[in-house]
Amino acid sequence: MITLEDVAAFAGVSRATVSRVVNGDSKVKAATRSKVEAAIAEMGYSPNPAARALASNQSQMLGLVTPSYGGGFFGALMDSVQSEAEASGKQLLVTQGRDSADNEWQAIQRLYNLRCDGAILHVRALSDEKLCRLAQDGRQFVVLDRQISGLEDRCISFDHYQASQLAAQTLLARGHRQIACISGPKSRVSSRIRRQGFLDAMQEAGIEPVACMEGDYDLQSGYQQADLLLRQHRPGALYCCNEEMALGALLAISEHRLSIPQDISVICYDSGERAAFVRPALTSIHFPITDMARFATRLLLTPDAPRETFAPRLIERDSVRSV
Amino acid sequence: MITLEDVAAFAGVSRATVSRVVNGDSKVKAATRSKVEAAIAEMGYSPNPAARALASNQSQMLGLVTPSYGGGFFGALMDSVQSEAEASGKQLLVTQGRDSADNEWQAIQRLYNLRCDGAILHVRALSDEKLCRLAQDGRQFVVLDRQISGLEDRCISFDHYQASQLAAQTLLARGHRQIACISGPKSRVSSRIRRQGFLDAMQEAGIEPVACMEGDYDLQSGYQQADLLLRQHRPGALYCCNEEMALGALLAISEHRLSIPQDISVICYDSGERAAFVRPALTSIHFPITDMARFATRLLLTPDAPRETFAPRLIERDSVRSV
DNA sequence: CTGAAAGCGCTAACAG
DNA sequence: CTGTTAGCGCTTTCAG
Repeated sequence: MITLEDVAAFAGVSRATVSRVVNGDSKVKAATRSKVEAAIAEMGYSPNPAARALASNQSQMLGLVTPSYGGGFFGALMDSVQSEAEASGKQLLVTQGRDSADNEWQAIQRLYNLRCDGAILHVRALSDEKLCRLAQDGRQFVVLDRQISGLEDRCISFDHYQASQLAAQTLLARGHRQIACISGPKSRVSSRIRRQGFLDAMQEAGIEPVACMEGDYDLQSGYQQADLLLRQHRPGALYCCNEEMALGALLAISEHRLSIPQDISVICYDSGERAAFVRPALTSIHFPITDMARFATRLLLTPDAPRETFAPRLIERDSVRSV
Repeated sequence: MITLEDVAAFAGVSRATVSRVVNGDSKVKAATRSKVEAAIAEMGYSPNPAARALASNQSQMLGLVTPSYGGGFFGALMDSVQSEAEASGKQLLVTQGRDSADNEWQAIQRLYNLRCDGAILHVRALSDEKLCRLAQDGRQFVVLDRQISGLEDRCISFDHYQASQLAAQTLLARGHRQIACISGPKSRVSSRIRRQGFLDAMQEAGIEPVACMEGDYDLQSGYQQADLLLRQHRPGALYCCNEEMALGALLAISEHRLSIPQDISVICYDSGERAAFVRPALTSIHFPITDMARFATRLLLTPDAPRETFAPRLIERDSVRSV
């Protein structure tokens, strides 16, 4: 491996000067700079990140903690974060939180032991207190899809309650009255919030839901719960709390020989992977997780970046009819 | 941040000794060792990876280049590689090749510039020559799902031709004669191989395929091609060259009011994410990519690890009937 | 604008 | 078994 020193010797300057041009320091005469740049190109020099990290006490690495690697969701999130990070010359280190507070905590510690300069935390089991303590310890991080009092300026959140209300209201506004829902596991706060938003919107309209099933956010549970639902009831509309379950529900609906939206309308959460790509394209409430992740990364890199907000938005496609 | 030196002072030994216990060097008296370990625990010491990398010229990082982050496939692959890497105390750096030779090459270079100790390459656009050159340059790497002459000992491959033959033969053996196929894009070598395996098996049996559609390995193309297929023909069996397209095909089949396997049998590639989880569970040819990835990682870490082979295997589930 | 010099925290001979 | 001594390749004052 060729080093700074080699380049300096070749270019006939000091190591400090090479370091300056590599780091884009302005205080270098143009002639010197180009001489050095030529040497760098010629020799194919590439700085040693370890040496750089050691000397500067900055690893140029960002950490990302995500619940799991499953589902199409994760890849999109990672892509989003990584492209933003790389645009600033940072590397990304990814770990799984696996939905347990202990694991999430360990994942975070691992990241900091690795000397990440900062981290994007998509954690749901870890307590607010732990996160606050982390902040007090001077750790750089932002929290994705969560609101923590005292840490508002580091939280990128989304109003799931409102999103679910919007889903129910959309169905209601189209004249539906026989409405069912497949929610995520009640064990998770965020699932309960989505569920509640739906329930409250229904209650506000004075309509009793046909059913409110509990799924697990995966394809299989979407299928199972929809199948169960259709065996017992005959809802005119169904709200699925994520895309993957909606896909499962689609399979079940087809199997029951029902057409969308003629026999049953479907609306779902939409994180951008699939809702638009199935037929009929699914009307959905957009959950802009990739935009949120992108902004989270930006915020981590530039703490004074202008604040962005992310509101639930209805995307009308072909799976909801008016009655 | 607390350093080796701090621990040494606290424990009343030299830095070298602390280094030895941290690195599990055996030549340390038990009493000294426990004294040091106590100090480490007490102080919450964690070695600085940059300093370690600089001094030892080993980053303890492994690189992974993968075509993209889309699909359920990628998460499983990454999970597999990462858990194997972490078991050996290595960190993982992931990049996307994006199906272009230039991008793949750049991704690889980036990884080595980052001083990865080795890399797992899942690249399909990059030429064999480039890969051979990389090997000549003394780079450590293994190649996933590909066979390169001259690099046999670094390649973890899978016989896609045989896998596709097996799919066709299975259908044939069950008495099917009206058989169609949805393959991947012809622009990719590996897709063409799968396609050819199917075609050859059919020809060998003296049966003309009903059709052989070209998809794009995604949900949407699976749906579209299946829909197209069903509008024009009435196949008794369908072979989909990956899971995602099979899922799309399922949607189209349902929409055409056809039942699986009563009206149409379906067999597909199975990378382990979904085939088992839809209803009916899909009979499939298992493509053990996660096992292959795990082994690839092991091979990278232990070049003399006992060789494993990965053969296509039929998993009978509920989507193929006998006629 | 450029160079000299002092580390960053750790590993790895080499002595003892 | 343990300590001493050099660096690893880079950044960063501080002079000039």
